[in-house]
Amino acid sequence: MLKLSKKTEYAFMAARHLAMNNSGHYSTAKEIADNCQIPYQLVAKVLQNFARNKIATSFQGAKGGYKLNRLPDNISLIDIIKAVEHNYQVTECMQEDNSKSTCSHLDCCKIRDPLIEIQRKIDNVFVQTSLKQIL
Amino acid sequence: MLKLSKKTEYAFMAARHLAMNNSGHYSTAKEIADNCQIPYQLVAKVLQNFARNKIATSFQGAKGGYKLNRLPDNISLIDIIKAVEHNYQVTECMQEDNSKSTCSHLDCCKIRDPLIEIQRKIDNVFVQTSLKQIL
DNA sequence: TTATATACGACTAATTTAGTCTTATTTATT
DNA sequence: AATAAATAAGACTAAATTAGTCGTATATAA
Repeated sequence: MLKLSKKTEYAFMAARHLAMNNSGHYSTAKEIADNCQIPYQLVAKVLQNFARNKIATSFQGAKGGYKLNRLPDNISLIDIIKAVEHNYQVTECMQEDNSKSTCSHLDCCKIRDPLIEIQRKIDNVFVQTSLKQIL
Repeated sequence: MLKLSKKTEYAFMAARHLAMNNSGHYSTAKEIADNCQIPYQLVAKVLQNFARNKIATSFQGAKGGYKLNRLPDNISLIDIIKAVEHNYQVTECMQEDNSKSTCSHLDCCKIRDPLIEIQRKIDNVFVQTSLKQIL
């Protein structure tokens, strides 16, 4: 419990690789998969998420690949997490739009408010850590 | 991802109930299950974990139940989490004894050290929040 | 003796996460 | 024009974790 997903771990690793290799060629999914010893298909998806979320720019075709859009200093871990996860919340009912929460005791729950505070603090840990800090 | 388990949510709720009802009778698993609308068997186990971990004292038999051992001010959320979870780590390799980690790239992992720091910060969130604060 | 409670392990079901497969599209190179 | 190397993306399967149930033993007040 309270575990980061492999997807997020791979995203951190991939972002790190992009940051360390941002001169000359574009880094490819294959290159990162080999270098970090993680499954190719999963890195590929992570990188696609980076591109969709403007963390990186993708170049298709031969000699293609990815490059970061910002300096590592200006990318926080929360950006990376949000790019690859749509559910990074401490409880189900923390969703921004909690109308669709299926929690059966939302109405009688006494611990939701304090947990929102916990959530905020945990968010902050990732907001306040930049990619540069994990190089 | 990064979600608290139901077990932990139930543990927070149960601890809260014990704290709010610590005069006169001992709170029972049934009472808490009914009051918080959570499955009896699960609260029962949570309470057993509290007893084993000296957070509460149990009284067996009719008119039995549980009472907290310390004031809510002196019980931190990390105590509650540790009582019910043996795996509350951000990554598999964060285990105190990481010799039994099965992570295949422990030796080439570049993000472990920064993640240890993240782990420490998240731990702190729970260390620094007392049961009193969620009443 | 009975009713009410905790203690606890084994088991099953449900959900989530991780990983794979397949196909389409883009583009540099030959 | 053909080929090879790359991204794009959805569907699917497998594995692992989490949630919940069942059964049985033990303790104790009435």
